[in-house]
Amino acid sequence: MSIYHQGSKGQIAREQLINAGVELFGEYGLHGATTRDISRLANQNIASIAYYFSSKEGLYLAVAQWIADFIQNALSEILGEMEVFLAQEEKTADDHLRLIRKMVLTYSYHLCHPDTMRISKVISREQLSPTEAYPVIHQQSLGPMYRIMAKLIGGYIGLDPKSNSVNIHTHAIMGEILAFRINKETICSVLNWQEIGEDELASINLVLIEHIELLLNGLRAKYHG
Amino acid sequence: MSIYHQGSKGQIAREQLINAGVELFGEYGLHGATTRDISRLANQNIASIAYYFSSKEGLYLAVAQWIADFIQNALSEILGEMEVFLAQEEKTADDHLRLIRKMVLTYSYHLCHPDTMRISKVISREQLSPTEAYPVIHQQSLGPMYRIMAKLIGGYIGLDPKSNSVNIHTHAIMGEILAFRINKETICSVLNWQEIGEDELASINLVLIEHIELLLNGLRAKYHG
DNA sequence: GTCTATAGTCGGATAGAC
DNA sequence: GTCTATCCGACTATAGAC
Repeated sequence: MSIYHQGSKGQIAREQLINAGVELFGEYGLHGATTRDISRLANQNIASIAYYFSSKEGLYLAVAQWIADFIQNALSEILGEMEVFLAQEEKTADDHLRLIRKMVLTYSYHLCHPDTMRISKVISREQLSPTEAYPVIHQQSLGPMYRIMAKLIGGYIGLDPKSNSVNIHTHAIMGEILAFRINKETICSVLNWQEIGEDELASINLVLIEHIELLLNGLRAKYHG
Repeated sequence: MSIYHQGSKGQIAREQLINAGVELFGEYGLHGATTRDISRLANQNIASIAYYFSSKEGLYLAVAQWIADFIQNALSEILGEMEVFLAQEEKTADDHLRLIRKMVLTYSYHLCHPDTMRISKVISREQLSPTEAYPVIHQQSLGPMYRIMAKLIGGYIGLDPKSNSVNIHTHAIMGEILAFRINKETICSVLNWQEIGEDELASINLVLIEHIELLLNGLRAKYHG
């Protein structure tokens, strides 16, 4: 059978292996994670990795594709809403701000939530030393998200969304969110937190929203005529 | 000879190995970097790692210590200046802002400069999955830096520097800088940059300084009575 | 103190049984 | 299509020559 049906044993094996792959590649990196550990965590035999993905690298690329799909799916609602908004003739400043705020909170949620943190670990590792997997993730998920955020931010503050300046502003703003994910150890250590749970995320989001509004309103006052 | 003098063959071997270690642990991680490659890059024989550092892990810890020392040294001037300032009775708002700005630019420089980027790669990997090396780096260099920045930021905006709120603000602000280092691939890809060189760093710093001022002045207006 | 040669271990890939 | 047993290469660590 060349096509795997949903729920078939082969399909399940693939899913389990990808799932275990996200976990262990995220935690230990491409080299640090072993095929033995991955197959054991997936409850599959070692040979299954070579059989379904031809090699460890093949599994890693499949993990990258799975991550791209996951992000696309997680952001599809808000991205759709943004596109509808941007297609309108009349766009209010408040709606700009509302959508930007919504994306910031969505992004923050996914970066810090324990279930999705392992995904952002894989992506962070790719940014540290990119492999073939990086373009897969970037072109299909991160790129479109950054582009549309730049449109909204540029529209709000009154600068060309394609300018370097707006792109750098966008990265700096999204960077604030990312930093809480990346610097997790330092933050937990300084703040005496054990983990970033619901309460901690709420404190972080409060500050993020405060910053977004100060920055965007300040920049708007400066550039918007 | 149990004590190695400066310039002795043993001392040079240690230095070369640590130097190669920073490079390769940063680029490939603890597992991805091999002792073969490290000793080759260091122009030392493979047994030297075990001899001088007892194991690969020993070398890794020595690399972490070297990084902590490097950061302490790189920040000693500005940290000293900050401590002198904080010990004063009368502290002007302008001086707060000037010192914060100076630290931001120093940090930005070290995070993005090609010569020191490899250091931040090792640290980023430690934040992704901390080992014994993390506390070495944190306690001796990052921790003190964040603590004093929180004092200055809290002082400027008029909130208790020990409060969670000020610490989160501090991390968000320092996070903007960090993000350009971490998200390097995404940023270069979106902005069509090959590398973050001098000109690119200048554009980034311009935006960072603009953000710092908007944020700190906005927060100060809000909280400072 | 330094280095080469090698032992011992582990991980990825594969052959072949079922 | 699935899994076990095994191979081979690469890695770390060490023994011992110099």
